[in-house]
Amino acid sequence: MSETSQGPATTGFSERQPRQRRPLHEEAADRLRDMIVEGELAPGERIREQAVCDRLGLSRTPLREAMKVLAAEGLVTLQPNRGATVSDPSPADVADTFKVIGALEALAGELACERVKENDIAEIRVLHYQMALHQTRGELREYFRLNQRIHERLVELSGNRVLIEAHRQLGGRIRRQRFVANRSGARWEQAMREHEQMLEALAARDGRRLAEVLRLHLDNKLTAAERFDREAEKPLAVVAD
Amino acid sequence: MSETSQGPATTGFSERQPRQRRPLHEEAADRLRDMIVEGELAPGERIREQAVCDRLGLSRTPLREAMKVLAAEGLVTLQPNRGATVSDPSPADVADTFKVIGALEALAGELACERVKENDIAEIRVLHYQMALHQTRGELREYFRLNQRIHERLVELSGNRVLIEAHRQLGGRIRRQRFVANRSGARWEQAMREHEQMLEALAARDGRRLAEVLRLHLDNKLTAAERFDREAEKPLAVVAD
DNA sequence: TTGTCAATTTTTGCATACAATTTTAGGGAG
DNA sequence: CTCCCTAAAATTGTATGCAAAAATTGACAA
Repeated sequence: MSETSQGPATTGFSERQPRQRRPLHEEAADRLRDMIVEGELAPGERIREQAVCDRLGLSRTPLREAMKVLAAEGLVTLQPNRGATVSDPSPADVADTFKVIGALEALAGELACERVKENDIAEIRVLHYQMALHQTRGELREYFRLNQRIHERLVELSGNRVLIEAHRQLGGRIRRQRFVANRSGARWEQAMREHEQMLEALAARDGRRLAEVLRLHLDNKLTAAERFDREAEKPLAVVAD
Repeated sequence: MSETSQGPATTGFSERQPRQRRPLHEEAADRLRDMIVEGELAPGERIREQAVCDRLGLSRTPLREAMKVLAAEGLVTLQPNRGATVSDPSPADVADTFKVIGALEALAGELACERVKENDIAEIRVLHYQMALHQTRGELREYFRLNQRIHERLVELSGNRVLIEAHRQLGGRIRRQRFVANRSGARWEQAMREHEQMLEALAARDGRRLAEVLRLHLDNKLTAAERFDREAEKPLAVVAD
């Protein structure tokens, strides 16, 4: 299950109301997001409306509405009269996205340092050591999950809803690339060291330093992802979660 | 006319194809964007589907698709079974948005400094002096237009498509607030000085400094917008462009 | 007056039908 | 065999109809 299902019209602005039965187009958007992120729909793959409708058990009207949302999020690409495909960002697109995420996380780090309470830091610390454990055991999947959790949590600590939403959206576009970024053992260890520095800076409430570490961390992650892409032209089929 | 009309599925990722007749839902999205940004549809105002359909001369299906896009962009807020309203960001939302835009422009400044050519700088310089002229004449509207052009152009100079798109989207959400930010004469003059520093830093290719100036510039703009909001509880009706 | 509740009206959500466009298949002509 | 053209099939774009939910109205009681 994806953590992206957070109700209707998730804009980053405040909006909260009870909500009873979820509209089909929201349901469809969530399902499709999962299918794309988990690789069930491969990058570049054509999405035929009727086929997906049959699969999800709904009609084209709500599905098309969902597709527009996904297109706005950058997960699918629409070509008028020629259907939709799962977005397959070029290396340049991926690089651009990493850069922007880096800037967003840097800002998040600065803001977080102004607001974190001790128990927030403790929480991150727990996640960090769990992640370290998985790293020493070579458990890539679990490591990745916690890695992502830490970054998400840090961004959440910024308290900036617009930032949180923008970060979540961009992150979804390159989930696959972030996953493969830590495939090499060397990069993996480097990433752990960077995460330690993040934790230190956060504990010291050194916003400037945390921002710098995060930006560097993301730049390195991009470099690693690029190297992986270059070396292995035959990527993995389903990397999921 | 809005500068947001740049074809189908504007995701920030590369995508370019001829395109002949534009779908109605795209047309509708553009028209609605304009209506919202120009204040024809006021913040908080309810949007009734049938009414808008009559106005634009189309049926509800494409309109609803357009509304989903606008919701993803943060311009409208959807409430299941209860219709859509023009987003009316809280002061906190506006502040958050300014912060994120500041971080994006800071990144743009850094990247731009690595790529600008002399004629790019010359172009910005021209815009700058045109803007200065309007400032001395007290022509707020023309000043605002050029001010925005300069910021947009700078972001474009980053060459980062994801960044450009994210910036464009967030900018659209708080166009009104950015407009009112320069209402006070004092702030106006301060903004001009900051713009001069931007130009200097860009000409010197000093990315660090440009980033710093931009972040500060946006922070000050936010402060000015907040002050304006606090002092004038009776805002202007249509601020448009 | 104020509050409550049910009937009516309005509005949204979804499915279906049809039109427009693109893709595919097939059949010559060179 | 390849190219080009045409007709059929598939796919997308839009309108319309109906069901479900919410908003409105108004009568009635406190």
